[in-house]
Amino acid sequence: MNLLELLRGRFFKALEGWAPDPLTASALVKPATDAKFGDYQANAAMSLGKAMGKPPRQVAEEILAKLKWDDILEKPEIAGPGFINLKFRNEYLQGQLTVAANDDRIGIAGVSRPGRFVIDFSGPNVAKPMHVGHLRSTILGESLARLHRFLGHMVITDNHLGDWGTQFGILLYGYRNQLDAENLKKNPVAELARLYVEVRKGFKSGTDEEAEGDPVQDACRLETVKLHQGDKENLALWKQFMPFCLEEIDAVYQRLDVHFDHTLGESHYQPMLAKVVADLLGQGIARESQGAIGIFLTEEGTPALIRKRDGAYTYTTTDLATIDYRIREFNPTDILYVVDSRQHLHFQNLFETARRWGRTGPENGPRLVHVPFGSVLGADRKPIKTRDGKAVANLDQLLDEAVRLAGEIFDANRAEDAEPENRAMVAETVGIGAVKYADLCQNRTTDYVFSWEKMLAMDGNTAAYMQYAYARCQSILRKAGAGPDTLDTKASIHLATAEERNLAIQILRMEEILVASASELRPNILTGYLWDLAKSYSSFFQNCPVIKAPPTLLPSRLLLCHLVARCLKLGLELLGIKVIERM
RNA sequence: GCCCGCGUAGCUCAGUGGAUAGAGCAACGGUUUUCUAAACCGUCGGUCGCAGGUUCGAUCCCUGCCGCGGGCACCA
Repeated sequence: MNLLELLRGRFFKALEGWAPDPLTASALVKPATDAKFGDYQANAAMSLGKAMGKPPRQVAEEILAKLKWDDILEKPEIAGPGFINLKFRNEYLQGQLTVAANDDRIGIAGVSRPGRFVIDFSGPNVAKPMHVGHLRSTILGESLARLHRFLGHMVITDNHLGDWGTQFGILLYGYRNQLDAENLKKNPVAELARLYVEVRKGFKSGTDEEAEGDPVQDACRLETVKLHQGDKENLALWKQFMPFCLEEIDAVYQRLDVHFDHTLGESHYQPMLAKVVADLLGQGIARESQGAIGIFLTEEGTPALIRKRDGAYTYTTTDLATIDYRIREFNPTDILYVVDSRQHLHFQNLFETARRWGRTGPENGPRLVHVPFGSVLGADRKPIKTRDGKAVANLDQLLDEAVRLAGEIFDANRAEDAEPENRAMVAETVGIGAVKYADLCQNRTTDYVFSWEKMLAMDGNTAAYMQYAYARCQSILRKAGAGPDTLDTKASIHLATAEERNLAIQILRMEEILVASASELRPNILTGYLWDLAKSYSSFFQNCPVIKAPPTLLPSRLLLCHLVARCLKLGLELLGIKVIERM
């Protein structure tokens, strides 16, 4: 049940026919800014009063005269300059909770008009160790995919691997000059990772000028060019290396519970690039300049190059071919790119070029959306760059550390009926959850200060808090003998205390939250909700005995625990975070 | 130089054209014979960078300024 939409619908009907722009005015129904004002509030009377030349409070009276409220709301109150405060009747909430308890989607409807979303995320460079910088795209993308799917959209996830770039030249160079053949046989994944790091160590560091004329870098570039030109040996090595590279990143995805429908890397589009360039040249969208071919979107601005002087194509070319391919293959309504905000200009250029190319427009093709996110900052608050190849916290080490800490906390805190044999599982779930949540709970667009301390904190607004609340729900249900078959989901719910009523509202707000979180592409809206829900539950837990509740309240409270557990589990699942029955 | 983003409590960060700007951490104090104390309750803490403007109402929208970060032709 979407309470917000329900109220907006009611207000729209009340305003229709006499107020200007009833749609905008009804959208001014919002969650109450303070619980003492009720559950929701309508702020339309002030602006309507101005527009209609009447005192706002009088307008509020007129709205209320036309508003149908008595079946769902307490009598609405007009407050202050003309706020209309709205509070649901307990009978209504109780009825909706019963509906939710007997629905396998907790009463959450899907969207009425499903879209087809291609979501492009993660996109690591293979042959290059994954580090914390890859975390945000991976975690955000997975969460957005899960959210959209749950709401009924068709979702196609695609991992646009960097499997054809200069980093492969580095591997090829390393293979030829610094190979430990023995190690390659025994542990190919580790040997390739070692080669990459070793070769990078030999690079001249510092500014671009200083790195200019670096013989090692030049040699690596040459290997890349040979690969792109179809050099047999390099191509054979590429084919030999790829499975090992994929094995390494797949292990990380498995651990993070991240999944893709497609993994179409840059190499997949190689055969299409020449035609893209020819096409853009032919249509006069691109032109030759200083030996390269570029797209000049503005008179004075720098062009987006689609072919370099040496004949190599760029990522703009690949991305254009990818758009073309995705439209033909998937016919999406939307393509989302979950990519670092530093690439914003690239996407602006890309989308504008796609438009001129006729692939998208107001009347045709998908909506192309860059979903930007802030940089990973080091302790010095400077972005951790992937280009300089400096040691950045390795992803696996990071996850191991999180899991280790979660294990320690398990040892220090575990409840009497926790199961020691589950220690590893609990630590893994809590540790990985902590890392994911630390990322998801922040506004996507802000920079992310990398801090072990913050990531591994188990206090406050963290996954562990939600997992803990869930485990407490399950513990109560277990002790009450209320299993899947024995819980009375038809029991009538009583909202006897403020804590219970608060829980009821929280549970029923979930649909509104999921819709907002998906449409704004912001999982932190969902984390904020889960935090509120879990806090409400902790408060309930503290103040409302369940098992020792009077017989009239016991079935109701059990059902509330059950519903909270389901909301927490679903919400965390949509963030890609797992729950545990005992911790 | 041009473009993009950011500036909110000691720290890390939410937040919205609406009522008294919130949370976590830190600090301080309280709560356990009772369903998991990884918890709960409370106290302390603010010229929402500065100055104008639009508005019935601005931390939010607009303009200027200051500060910080990022991007801007052959890396992706």
